[in-house]
Amino acid sequence: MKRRNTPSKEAVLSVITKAGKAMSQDAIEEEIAIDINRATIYRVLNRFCDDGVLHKVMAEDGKQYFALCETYDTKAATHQHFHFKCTKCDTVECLPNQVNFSIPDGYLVESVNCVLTGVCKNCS
Amino acid sequence: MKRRNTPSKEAVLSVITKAGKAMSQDAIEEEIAIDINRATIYRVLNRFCDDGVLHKVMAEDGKQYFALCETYDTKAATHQHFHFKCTKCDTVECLPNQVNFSIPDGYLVESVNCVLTGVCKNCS
DNA sequence: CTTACTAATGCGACAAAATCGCTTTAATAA
DNA sequence: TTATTAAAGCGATTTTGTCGCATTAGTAAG
Repeated sequence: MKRRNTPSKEAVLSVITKAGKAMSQDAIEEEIAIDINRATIYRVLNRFCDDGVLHKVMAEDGKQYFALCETYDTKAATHQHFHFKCTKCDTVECLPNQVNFSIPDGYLVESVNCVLTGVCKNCS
Repeated sequence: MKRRNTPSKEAVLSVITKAGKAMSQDAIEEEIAIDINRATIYRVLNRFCDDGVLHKVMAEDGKQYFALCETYDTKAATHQHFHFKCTKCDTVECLPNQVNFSIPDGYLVESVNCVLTGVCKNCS
């Protein structure tokens, strides 16, 4: 199932890249130049996640945010860095800090979802 | 607005206490002895959170899980410990590990939501 | 340049989680 | 016993995300 290049893919990736932060579907739909169906945006985003281009963050508001995978992501199997969500501007950004943890024997960690919520530099 | 003691409150707290882990609304509704409306369960849970009896965890599945606040929670202002969600048994448990992080100047952290997802000891 | 294949899109319906408004019930104190 | 009002019940609603299916369009082969 080889991927095809479509205007939708390019537009979504362009918006996220320009924003330089993690975005939710509705934020992307607001910013995007062309008209794309909601389901399509989700499918594009999830495909990018499957391909390792984006990663998904579940914030405290129960919404999925999608962010570009950086070098330090793709090198590791997982995206074990912190995220910060601002309650004022609703921005979600990736922090450079890696998440360090240790768990009891017998546990297998498959993914890490760490979000700090508060007020960001711009809004404080 | 003084709190009143009601069967709903007692039943919800009893279920969570017996379970010894974080529970979602639907899991509570399944386990609970008496019949309680869904909206009521949510209101009871959120009231407990306001009162510092429970704390809320947003898991990767987009569902809220509610867990008892332990001693190390109430002492600190926030609940900065890790949680583990098992993909097999859907159990969410509090881990003793504290979350250690540092953020750039100008950022104000109000809450921490860290969930590790994978397979727990019982299921592996 | 055509044609065939099928990935990707649009659209509507659907599902699940959580909240809200409003009426009724019942816990608490006077 | 009565008055007050927090809490509960109930249905509707909102939001987020997914699914099925018909249609469109990207890609490669001829």
